Amino acid sequence: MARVRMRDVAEHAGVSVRTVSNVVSGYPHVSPDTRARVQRSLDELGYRMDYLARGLRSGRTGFIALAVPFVAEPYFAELAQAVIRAAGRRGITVLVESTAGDSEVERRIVDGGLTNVADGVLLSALTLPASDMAAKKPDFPLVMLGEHSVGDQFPRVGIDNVAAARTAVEHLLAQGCRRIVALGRNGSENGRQRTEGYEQAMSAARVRRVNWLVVPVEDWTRDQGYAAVRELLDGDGPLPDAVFAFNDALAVGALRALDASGVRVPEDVAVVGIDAIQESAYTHPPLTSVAPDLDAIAERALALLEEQMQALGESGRAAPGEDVQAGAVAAAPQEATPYRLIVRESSRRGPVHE
Amino acid sequence: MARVRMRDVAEHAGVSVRTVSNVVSGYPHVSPDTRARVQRSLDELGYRMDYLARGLRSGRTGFIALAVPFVAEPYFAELAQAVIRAAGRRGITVLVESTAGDSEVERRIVDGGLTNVADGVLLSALTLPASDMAAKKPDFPLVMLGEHSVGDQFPRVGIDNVAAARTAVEHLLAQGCRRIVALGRNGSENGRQRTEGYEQAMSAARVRRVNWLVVPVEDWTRDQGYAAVRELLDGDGPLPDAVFAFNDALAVGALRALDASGVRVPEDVAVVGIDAIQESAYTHPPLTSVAPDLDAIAERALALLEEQMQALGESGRAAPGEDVQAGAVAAAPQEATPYRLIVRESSRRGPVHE
DNA sequence: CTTGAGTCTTGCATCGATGCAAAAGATCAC
DNA sequence: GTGATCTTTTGCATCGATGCAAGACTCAAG
Repeated sequence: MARVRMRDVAEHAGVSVRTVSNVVSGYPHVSPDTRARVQRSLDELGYRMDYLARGLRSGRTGFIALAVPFVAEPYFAELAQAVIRAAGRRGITVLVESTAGDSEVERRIVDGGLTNVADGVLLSALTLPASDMAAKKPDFPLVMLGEHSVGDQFPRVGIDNVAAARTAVEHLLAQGCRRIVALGRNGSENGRQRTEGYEQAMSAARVRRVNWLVVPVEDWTRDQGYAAVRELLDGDGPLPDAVFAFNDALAVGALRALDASGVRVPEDVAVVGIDAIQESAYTHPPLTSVAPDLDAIAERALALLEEQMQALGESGRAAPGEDVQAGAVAAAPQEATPYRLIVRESSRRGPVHE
Repeated sequence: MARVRMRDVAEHAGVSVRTVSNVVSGYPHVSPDTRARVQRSLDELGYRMDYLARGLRSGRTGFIALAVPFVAEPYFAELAQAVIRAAGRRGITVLVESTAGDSEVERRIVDGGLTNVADGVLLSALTLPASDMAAKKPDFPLVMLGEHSVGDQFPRVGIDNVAAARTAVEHLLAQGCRRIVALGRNGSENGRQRTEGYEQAMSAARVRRVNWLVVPVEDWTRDQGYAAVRELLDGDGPLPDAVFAFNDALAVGALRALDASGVRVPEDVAVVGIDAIQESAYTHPPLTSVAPDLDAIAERALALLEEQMQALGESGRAAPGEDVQAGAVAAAPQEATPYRLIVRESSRRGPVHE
């Protein structure tokens, strides 16, 4: 059975195409009688809306695009799941794109590479430099997701990175740890902020500088976490008494390296991560982590996106050729979503010792 | 700057809309001069194709849909990543849908719920009963992904489940294990096949029936694996000497339960999983697992999908009302993709003992 | 100079739905 | 009975691109 169009349904029911459209879209002024007859034809022929055609006419596609660096990274997979779920509740379909963390791809997206297929875009950028974006303003609904900020002209939803990192480190300090390694600084804004949170906490606790240690990595992956900790253990410096990993993947790698070297966790070294991916409850030992509320992120992001789509719908499309004024760009909302610390064995020490 | 249409470009370049279209789509008979002028206008105005409009006219959208039960499950996340990567190479955009393992949702997809937005559909079904699908044949390009089969009228790409399970169990047997628990039978076809592989291997090795044990679960998740093994250990039966988990998530849960109970792996109990998700290299101890070649699956699935799309393009759409004949349905290709066993510590025992 | 065979460019209809506004029909007050 | 008002239904143009086929132009051969 092939494509059934409204026209086919209309003929079958003996009404006009427009009336079928009215029934389908729930227009109120249709007589119960007609509505029933059309509905019957609809069912009988198995009509399915062509969203493309509707999208072309109405300017809305019913899609939003979600662009993340790597779909297979647990954090992004779980974020995607949350977004898909939240979008489903709103009758929106999500199109998932993978940027591979390539700033060129990310730039293309901010420049509108997806606007023709999606009503709005959620972008979880990884590497896009803020400097490049300084004078830009998107001409389509866009919400930055997660923690990477590229300037406040773009609305953004995510946890407060600095505070989250501080929370993690404060927890380690409360467990009596002092020689705390911050694992994960890299070129990203994200890494910068988490480093700052670490420094704030260390500073506030008056930990002597000699005990500070920030270990750089390239990517926030298990293998990088493993390699970095491995190297740390093989070095001749004194052993740290805690590792604060900038995300759980790094922490997982760190745990594996510690385990492989026979270092006990948490007795010798306590470990804390960020993200609280599902995996983190099953590591050896279970990992303490800062859990961003993914559902809240997804909900708020979609709400902001819908606001923008609404606004666009009212104002209509800007006239062609009307350039965006650089300079006085209004600041867009930067929403911080809740997070909480989940304490598990990897950081649970007995009474404080020092 | 708002939407730039071909018309705008045409005016700017002083040519017809059709010529712009010809340039954009690479039609050969365009003079170098004109082509250059149009290209300049294209760049200058920042033209971006409206894929919706093109899709409406040409009948192709450039999208395929990938429907998996849960995006956040590592196996599916990694599969999605592979599909997105493979599709990217072909200039195809992937739309990821989540079925939540709901057979109603899966049925809707097989009935064509996504055909109006996607040129083809890849479905990784979880629960869809084969019986329901017996007389059906899709009227659009569809490839079943992974292991769940619903009848051979649908093309399918995935590993040979029975063989993969047999491989895993044979490995355990080779390590000297005899009392091997099969963890993960549930209602799914998938579970049935892996159970069969287990039984074949046990049978071929002439293991006495008293040592066979198939433990059922509801879902193939970490927590179910944990709970099942926990229960097993709390029971009063003799301890098994190996666990064959039907997927890695279950294995991760099992490892955690064993660890929590102080059971040594692999000395007391060896563990093997299937999927070889990235996480499995970082468990305690690292998990032996059967690794399906995800890239091969993605490649073959897309190839099959493109074949179907090709065929549809040539035959044109079937005439409306032309019903599919039930009964003599031609068998579609069922492709088995390669897999290999990755042996890690969780199953590496010393010399065989018994 | 004409013809034929290309090459290059164009106008028009069309994909399937919805926006708009008018037509047709029903209802009611006077 | 008539006009006013409201409900119900309809036709037509339109979204932005491409299929089709014809028109305009170039060039070589006759």
